[in-house]
Amino acid sequence: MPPKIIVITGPTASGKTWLAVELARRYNGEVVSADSMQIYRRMDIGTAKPTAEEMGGIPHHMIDVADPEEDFSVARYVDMAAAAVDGILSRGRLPILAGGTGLYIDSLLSGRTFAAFDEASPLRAELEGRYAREGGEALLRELARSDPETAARLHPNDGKRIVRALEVWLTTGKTITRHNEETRAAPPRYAPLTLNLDFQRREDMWARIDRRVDRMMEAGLLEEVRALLDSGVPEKCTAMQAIGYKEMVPVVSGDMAASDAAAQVKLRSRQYAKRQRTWFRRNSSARPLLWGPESNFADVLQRSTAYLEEIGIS
RNA sequence: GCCUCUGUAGCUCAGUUGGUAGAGCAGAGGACUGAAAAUCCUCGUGUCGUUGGUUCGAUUCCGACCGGAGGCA
Repeated sequence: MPPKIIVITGPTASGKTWLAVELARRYNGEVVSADSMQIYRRMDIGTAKPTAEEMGGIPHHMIDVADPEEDFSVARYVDMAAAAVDGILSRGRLPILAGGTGLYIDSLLSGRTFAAFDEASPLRAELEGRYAREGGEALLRELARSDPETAARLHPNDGKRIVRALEVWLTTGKTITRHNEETRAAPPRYAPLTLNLDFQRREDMWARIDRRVDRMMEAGLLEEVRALLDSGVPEKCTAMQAIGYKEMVPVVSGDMAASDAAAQVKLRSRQYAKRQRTWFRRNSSARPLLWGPESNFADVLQRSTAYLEEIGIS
């Protein structure tokens, strides 16, 4: 039986950080972040990284573990986060995984492994170049020779996944279909008790997102982005594609008004929240915890603990 | 007051040589196995400002009226 851990999912601005800390207090837990952007140091305001005060003395893991100019990945996340979770378990404490990056969460829980990837190899750049020149149809035809299943599944416009499928085949001699089958057969690494925070009414979520972005702007998001760029973080690296960061780049260069950029950040955050909900909704074993219009913290906390105790958290 | 332009999907606009209309954005739904806050797919009926007229038929032509923009006084 894999070890039990608590998992908190939910769209952006739904209170995951808060709930994780509250539950950690009650159940002798430590928090493991599952957020693809809080990974990066020096990106605090725009990623809504928990402050020391918000952490309330509870140990947090997987925050500030990479520099913005580094390229991070799911595979790295899983390696590091699994080590963090296992460390917590070995100390006899309860791991609480909280975050909004569905791929990271699912990958960690399932014990998924990832096909080899050689960073030094020029293969990916080559394939990307070919995708740009020859188009998706051509690469899909090529992929179909070794892996007809994946070729049939992918849309010609889905360049990222076409390139990756070919990359896996060419570097490992194994199709990505085969690889996925194998990793799906692996036993789950952990047994999650999942709470999915969400909102009864979409408008309440939007209002919270808007308010959060306003606070980020007041807190100096623009200066944070300027500092990153000044320190040499390239405009087009993984970290700078974070919402709140890429939108501020034209403001730093003087090509856009800060208020227009802030409006963009709100919009992109809403769209992101929608994608997150789509991901988390399909997890039928998660217990939904809906915020009403009143944002009743005591009530949500009470419902969380009641559920966890009902299904037998030890 | 007069003249010109303009009023079409939540927004910006296209269009119909008269047979009740379509793009982008927004929005909704979905996917997701080493960039995932990324990437990709699917979804478009709205008194065509109001009201008269012409017409077999008007959102399209004509008139009046009501908004908006500009010009002349």
